[in-house]
Amino acid sequence: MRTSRPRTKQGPRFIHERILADIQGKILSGRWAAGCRIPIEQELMKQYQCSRMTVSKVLTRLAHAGLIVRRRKAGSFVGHPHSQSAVLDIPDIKVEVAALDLPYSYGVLHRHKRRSSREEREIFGKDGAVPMLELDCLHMAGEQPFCLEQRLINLQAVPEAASETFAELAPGAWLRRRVPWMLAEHRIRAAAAEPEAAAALKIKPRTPCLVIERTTRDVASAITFVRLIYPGNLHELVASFMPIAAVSDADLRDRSPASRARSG
Amino acid sequence: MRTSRPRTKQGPRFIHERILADIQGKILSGRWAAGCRIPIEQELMKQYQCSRMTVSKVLTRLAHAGLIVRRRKAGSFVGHPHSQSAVLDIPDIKVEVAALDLPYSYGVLHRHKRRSSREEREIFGKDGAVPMLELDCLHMAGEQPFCLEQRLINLQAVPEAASETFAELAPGAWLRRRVPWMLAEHRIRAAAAEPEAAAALKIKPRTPCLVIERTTRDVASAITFVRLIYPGNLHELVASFMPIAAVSDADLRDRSPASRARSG
DNA sequence: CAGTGGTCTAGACCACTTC
DNA sequence: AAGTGGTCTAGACCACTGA
Repeated sequence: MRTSRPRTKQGPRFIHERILADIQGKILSGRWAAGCRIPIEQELMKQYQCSRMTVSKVLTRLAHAGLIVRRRKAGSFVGHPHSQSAVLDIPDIKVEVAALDLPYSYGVLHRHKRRSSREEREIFGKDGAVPMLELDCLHMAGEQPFCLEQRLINLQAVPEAASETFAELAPGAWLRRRVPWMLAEHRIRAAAAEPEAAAALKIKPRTPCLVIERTTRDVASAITFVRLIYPGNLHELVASFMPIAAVSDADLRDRSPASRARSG
Repeated sequence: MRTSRPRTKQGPRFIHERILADIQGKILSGRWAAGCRIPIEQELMKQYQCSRMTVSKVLTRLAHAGLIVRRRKAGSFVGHPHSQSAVLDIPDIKVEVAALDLPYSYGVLHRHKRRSSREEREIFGKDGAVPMLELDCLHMAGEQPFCLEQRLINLQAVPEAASETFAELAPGAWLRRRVPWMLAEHRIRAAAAEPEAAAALKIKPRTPCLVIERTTRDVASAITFVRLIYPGNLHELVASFMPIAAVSDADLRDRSPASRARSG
């Protein structure tokens, strides 16, 4: 489905693709059960008539993906599936709304400069107070409020934000442009809408909402904290778990633009 | 050259680790901006005094992780950060409760064999009806209901489930043992507790709940569908976004079972 | 058409860990 | 002590694709 492969599904073109597909298939299908020992490199070399390097790269990769565990002198073994882990896609809100085929608009409700409070200092990991920009934004899908964004930006880390109105670009996109490749930690929960949030979102107080809190860090310090509040009936997150297919060689080769065919 | 390594230095022990750390650091810190061209393999070979294979493996890995894009004849370039994506960890419920330091218990509320309904056939992707096992389970954290599990198991795919009481092992863990490495799709949303669910969870109806729905597939067909309902105040999901550090070599080395000597 | 990456080889030595 | 994986080399040829 997600392998937009050339129509004539020709098999793996490279040895390492064939080895990867074979082993992966045997594990995923259950033919090789968890804990089962898999052939050693020498055997695979013979089986596929290739050099050790080729086999080794495949096995290393499978180990990175967690499908197998390699132990010196003992051999390589099929891994035991750990806790469910999934790759979660958190697109830009504008993109989310666009995916629903609704006109997107956005506005800043509140904009306020202040110093960090004590609890915020915990998030931002500083000893002293730091200058912060506090923003409340409302993202609209047509006439309907879609998401309330409550954001704090560390002005020490991103001083340019102080003079930015965020009239054109929402803070999330603006920041991603400035500070690419940030590390983020997400917390996702359900909560009842507080009165002010409910008023902004035009829903009844105590309506269930999906709340996503994200702390975004640079290598050095926290850059921004954001709380996204979605009315429960309007939004759901979709995540898919793909043990290794997500990074199968063939897919990687055609990872051009069109790989974002996700449904909302 | 690399044989006599001073043990005083904690840093990367291998060339490829050093190259990976260097490039990754330059990208993540923003010193190399998105779209920026990075040195070609020949330059990196000279810079690190190593063979092309070593450089190539690192760059291939960075490309797999999405940090760089490689183009023949043009070179390798720092990738543009895509939409926020995160690795979501959905542990076994027993583990979740244990993490809260609460005594875990669990019981089957309801167990019923029947054929799939029309809507379910959509999920399970069959033309005809298939035999299903319907289960309702309640997971407890101490005296408090922690999660309500509503599950359907495709008995055509897992016939053994028909005679299983799930008295000892919860269906999730039981299935993971039988059918390892399943592919899963998650949907996460906030919803008000329905009256029956609220009664089972001993919460007021309409209380906000975090609902996780998961369809788990084999290569061939859907194996199980589960809806996990957590009272909103009791649970949150944590996800972290790590461009590549998640699979840094150093981490991977420690992942063996015996390496429990680490200071957590 | 030439620069660059993509794949592969046939070795080598080392490190770890189970036997 | 020996089996196994971990890393690395110095080449090679091919396949793209951008200039």
